[in-house]
Amino acid sequence: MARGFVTAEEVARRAGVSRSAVSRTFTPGGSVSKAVRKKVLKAAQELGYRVNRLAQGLNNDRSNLIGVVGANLSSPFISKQLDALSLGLLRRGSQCLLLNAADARKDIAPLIELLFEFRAQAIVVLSGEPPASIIDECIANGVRLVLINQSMDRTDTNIVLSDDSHGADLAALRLRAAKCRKVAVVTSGSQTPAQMRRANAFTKRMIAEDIEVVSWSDGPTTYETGYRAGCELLKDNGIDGAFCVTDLLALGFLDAARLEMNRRVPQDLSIVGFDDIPQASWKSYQLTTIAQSFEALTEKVLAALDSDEPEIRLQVVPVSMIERTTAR
Amino acid sequence: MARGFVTAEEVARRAGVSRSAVSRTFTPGGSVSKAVRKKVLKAAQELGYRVNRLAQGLNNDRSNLIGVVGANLSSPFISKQLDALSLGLLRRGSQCLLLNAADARKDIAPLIELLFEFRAQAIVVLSGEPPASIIDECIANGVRLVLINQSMDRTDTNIVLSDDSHGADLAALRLRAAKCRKVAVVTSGSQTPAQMRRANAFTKRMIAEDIEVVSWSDGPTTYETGYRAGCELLKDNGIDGAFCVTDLLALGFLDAARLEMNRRVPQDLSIVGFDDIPQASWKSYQLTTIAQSFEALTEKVLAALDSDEPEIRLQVVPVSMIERTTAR
DNA sequence: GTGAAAGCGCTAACAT
DNA sequence: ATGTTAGCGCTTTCAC
Repeated sequence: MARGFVTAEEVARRAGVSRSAVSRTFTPGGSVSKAVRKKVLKAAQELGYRVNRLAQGLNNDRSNLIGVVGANLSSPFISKQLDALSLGLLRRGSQCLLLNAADARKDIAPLIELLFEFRAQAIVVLSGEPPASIIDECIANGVRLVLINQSMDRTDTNIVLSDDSHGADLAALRLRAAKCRKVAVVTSGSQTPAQMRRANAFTKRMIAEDIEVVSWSDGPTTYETGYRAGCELLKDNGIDGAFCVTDLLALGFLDAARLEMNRRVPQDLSIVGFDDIPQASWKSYQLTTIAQSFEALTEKVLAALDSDEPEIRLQVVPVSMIERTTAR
Repeated sequence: MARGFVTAEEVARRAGVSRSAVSRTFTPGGSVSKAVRKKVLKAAQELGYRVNRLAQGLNNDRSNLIGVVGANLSSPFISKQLDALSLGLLRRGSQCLLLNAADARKDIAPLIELLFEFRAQAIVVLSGEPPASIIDECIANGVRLVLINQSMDRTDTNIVLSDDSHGADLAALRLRAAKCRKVAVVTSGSQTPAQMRRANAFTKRMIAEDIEVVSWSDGPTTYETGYRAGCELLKDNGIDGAFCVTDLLALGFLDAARLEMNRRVPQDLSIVGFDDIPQASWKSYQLTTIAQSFEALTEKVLAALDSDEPEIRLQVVPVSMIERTTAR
């Protein structure tokens, strides 16, 4: 094991300059003469020198690392989110320290603590709710914390979320327009804040409209859960509409409706989803859904990281109705 | 900005011990008396002390960071892979520095260089081929490099891949069993090594079996590309079988066949995919495909990272045929 | 078992 | 513009 990257010291010796000259050469604003810079670059090149960012960060207390924690990284929605975020972070010049929480409910606190140890500059949470103590620690240590699509309760941290209530409202209105008289609202058993907001807003609106709603909630947020929901709920022949708070659920529900429960969609049954994951536009589904904008969400997150002084607190991103074919 | 985590120094002062005592307390094998350890822990707790891993890593030249670079992070296959990998890494006690390559062909070299600067212990490449110079640099600096599903050419680095040729062979045999007489093999225009291996092995076998094969190749590796392939290829009424080297392509192809080109699958046309992404098992598709094992792949990657002495070079993971409903 | 001291690779005053 | 010096927070000999 030839452990050992070349150090600035060695480069300096080879170039016949001081080691600060080397440092300056590799520092954006460093004042070095062209001649020296050239010599240094040459020596560095020959030796295969790489700045040591760990040492660099140790000095000026900035690791350049942005911690990202999330669960369920392979779900269509989260992976889209992560894709956009990691790209944006890189473009912004910071790196992404990714911590995968096996279980969003439990694992997230220790992961954030780990991020503290790496002196992450900021922390972005894709799923799960950090306990208050963690949030306090972030504040105490100047680590900016951004929560995506989580609860809106805490006012002392940055929150970026889609306009779930409005989206749910759009869904409700759409189902009313489809003349539904008894609708199901299906959520997973994980009861995430976003799902709750959607389900609650939807239900509230439906009740106001005097439309009967039956709630279903169980299992993980997966296609299979949606499928099961469809099989169970559609035994009831009265249900003629469904709002699935997540596209994954909606797609499963849709398949169950058509393939298992012999419903024609949208003739017998109207379905509206939420998220607009890529699969929602696939020809076999053509799901009518409420779109979250990954780009806008990411942009707001980056904004929250960049803004230095007036801490941005709550940013809500607009959603939009994507009309496809599953609602009459 | 109250920048500033508590340092070991401060903890030491508060606990009334030396700072080495603090260090030892937080070092797995450190020899400290119970009494001191307790005092230190108490002080650390009260002050909210967090070990600084950057400083720690600076010392013993191990950052504990594993670099992961990949493109297309939101594609079903890659995201599954990343999910499993990041989880495995975490369990193994190392963290995952994720770099998202916007373009797998070009961006990957600079990203790996960035990883060098962070003194990543090892680097896992999910997509893209690092140039030889980078591989040499890894070797020179003792950074273990693992490539997943890339080319098999280089013998001086760790390569983990699925048995593409065998998988393609299974697909070919399956299509022969379906009595196909003219088959299409569809790949994306990105010509990744894995796709090439699959297409080549398939074609070779089909020729040996005296079955006509027509190749199609274009665009990015997406559902839409598969759909387009279907629309274009199925103008030819003679085609009665298709091997899509990726499930995403296969799903698009399947939709085009049924929904646009009026083919009954599998009666008129048999389709086999590759990867076994989650969507392949969705009720609307039920795609017959060749499964890669994410778990096995990940396990091999971790093994390649862990094995210290005899460098593991090439590990090929078996694939298996998943019989569903799209092949006669 | 414990403290003192040296040093990891770097940057940032501070001189010159 | 350049070199010298002093840390950044930690671990690790080395004495005791």
